[in-house]
Amino acid sequence: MTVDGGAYAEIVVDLPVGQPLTYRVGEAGEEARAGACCVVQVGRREVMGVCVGRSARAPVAEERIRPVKRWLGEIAPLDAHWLSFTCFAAEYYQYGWGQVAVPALPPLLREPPGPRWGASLRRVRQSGGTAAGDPPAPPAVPDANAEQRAAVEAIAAGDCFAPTLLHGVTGSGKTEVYLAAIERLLARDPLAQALLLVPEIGLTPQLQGRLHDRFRGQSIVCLHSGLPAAERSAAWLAAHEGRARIVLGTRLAVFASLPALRLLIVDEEHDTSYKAADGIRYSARDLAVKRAQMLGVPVVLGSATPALETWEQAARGRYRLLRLPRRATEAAQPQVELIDQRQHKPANGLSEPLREALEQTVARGEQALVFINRRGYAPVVSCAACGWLSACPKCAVFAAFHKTDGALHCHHCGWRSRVPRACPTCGNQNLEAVGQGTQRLEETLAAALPAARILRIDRDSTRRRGAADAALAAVHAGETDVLVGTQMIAKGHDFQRVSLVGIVNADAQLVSHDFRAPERLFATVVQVAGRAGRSGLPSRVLVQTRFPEHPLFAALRRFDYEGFARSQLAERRAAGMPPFIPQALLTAQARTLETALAFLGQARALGQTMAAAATLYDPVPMPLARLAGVFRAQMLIEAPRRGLLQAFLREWLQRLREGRSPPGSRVQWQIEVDPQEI
DNA sequence: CTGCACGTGACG
DNA sequence: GTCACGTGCAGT
Repeated sequence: MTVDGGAYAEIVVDLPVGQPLTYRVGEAGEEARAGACCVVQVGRREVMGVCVGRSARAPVAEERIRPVKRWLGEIAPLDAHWLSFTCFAAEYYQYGWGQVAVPALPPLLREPPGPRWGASLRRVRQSGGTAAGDPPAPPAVPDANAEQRAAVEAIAAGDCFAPTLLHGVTGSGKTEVYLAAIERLLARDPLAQALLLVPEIGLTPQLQGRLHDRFRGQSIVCLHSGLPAAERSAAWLAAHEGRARIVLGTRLAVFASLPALRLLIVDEEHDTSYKAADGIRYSARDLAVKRAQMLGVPVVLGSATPALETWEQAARGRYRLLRLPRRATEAAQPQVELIDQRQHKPANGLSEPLREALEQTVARGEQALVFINRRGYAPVVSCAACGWLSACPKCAVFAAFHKTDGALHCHHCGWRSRVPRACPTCGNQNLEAVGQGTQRLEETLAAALPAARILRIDRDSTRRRGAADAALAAVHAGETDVLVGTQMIAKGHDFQRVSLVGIVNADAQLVSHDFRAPERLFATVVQVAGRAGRSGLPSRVLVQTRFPEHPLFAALRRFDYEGFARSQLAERRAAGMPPFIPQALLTAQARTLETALAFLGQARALGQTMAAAATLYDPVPMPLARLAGVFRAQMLIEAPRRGLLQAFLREWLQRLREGRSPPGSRVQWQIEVDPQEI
């Protein structure tokens, strides 16, 4: 296919067409290089395409072949590495090459070409990066401890593929290691580029500030989906043209065109945000490692609680393990204590030992943080007479009660409705809110600690633009004594005066159907605990639980991630689960559960006729079996080795796409390689 | 016989 | 994905 100078160009487009489409190249044809961007007509639409090669022969009748409409000469061609990397990602995740490559291009360049096309391109070029600035000062790591310095040495020494797991406790200064490693790189090669991936850009204003302070005069760009199209396009171009030295971005940035990429860093590599939940279900962390391997450059995965997949790679010696076992400042790790809920019955979510500890903390003029992983006032409303429970009419979940607007909310599809005055089934007027959410806990805390200033931070309280920043500023300014909130308060924030952390509802994740739930609980608790005692105050973490004897808590009390990882991995190995076996998940959506299950049953039968090494399990309803009116089912696929799984999926999915479903039973389906939630 | 809804398959 | 086209049914 890639015959140089052939009369035809192979073009990939963002359509599920399976293979590149062939177009005619003009007389001279020197623009039609692999990697060149172009506009082509498909059917009667004009779409953006990327040339992936030339060929001398047309795969279909000559008269059906159209000429390339226009070559976008103003964008330099994407390099060979980028093409093979996006091709790898597409094959690995069983997706179209063009459906990976084209959406990776910046939004303004993907706009349907029209009068505004040229204008917006010009607009894009105005902002963005500058050329390489002065090389940074000699890489002094002023306040680094011995472990940090050793880690920087180890990372910066390599200019070959060297995957490194940086296992550093919260507050151990992983960021300093990243920055020093980048600094070393740019000192050695002022035209090099570094890619720094973070789970969510919104949580990193501090990191952005540090980057700008540290790399003055160097071009740093951010890439994430929240940017306005013009800014994102400008940042993309700065990276693509080699003007940006450092790209800070979320998972989508792993697909950025970076012609001089020499170092990749994935911060908080265990974070589930790196896994895309729709479209191509890629893992940006896994792809970053692959990209580093293809380029032969170092990659650093940093975490206090690495994903067990990553830990196993380090244990096998495939990744080098660097430890930062101490907090960078004098601060000690907080003391983790368990509150046995069977002994200390919580009242409206709050047990007496936790209440006392909060009271003492506030009295000392220190701050506390109470973590509960549930929005709203209560997860469900119940009828005391007949047992009716509030449910979303379109999803298979309870509808949560929000006191702020007196309504029932579905947290999955967004459905809302006023709370009925009386029970819809029996007419009883005595309806009660059951269980705790952030709003109720805020109320409980206010009643239990009348002297304390309470602030709630969750998606509802921070919906207004700037509200989150204002709330965080209030905490930093000491205008708040007790902060109550969801996951939002767990990540990244550096609260200096927090000396107590309460975890109210840990058990929800302890009794989950998902085999990764313990791993996530451990990571969450360590992360929340990491908010405490940052400035050296002696600090405590109190966990309310009905299962204080659970081994997870024993490891957690010692902050013994390694022991926890060993025991979890031993269980996974014994049970034949990831990372010891590769998996894929076929999911189906239909108007009825029976239709979705029947489709999966047929797919399974088809797969089983193929006499492959793959195991196809029984189709089952998904944990959230109905979402926004659509029924969902899933089927797990395993194979002894990754190569066998890949080969099976390729063949099986191709046949599945060819097959037709019975009339009137439309089924949507998708495959997910390395599923994270089962 | 015409108009519309829906399902199907090609798109180079 | 999007569009053109074919089928089948209801309406005139």
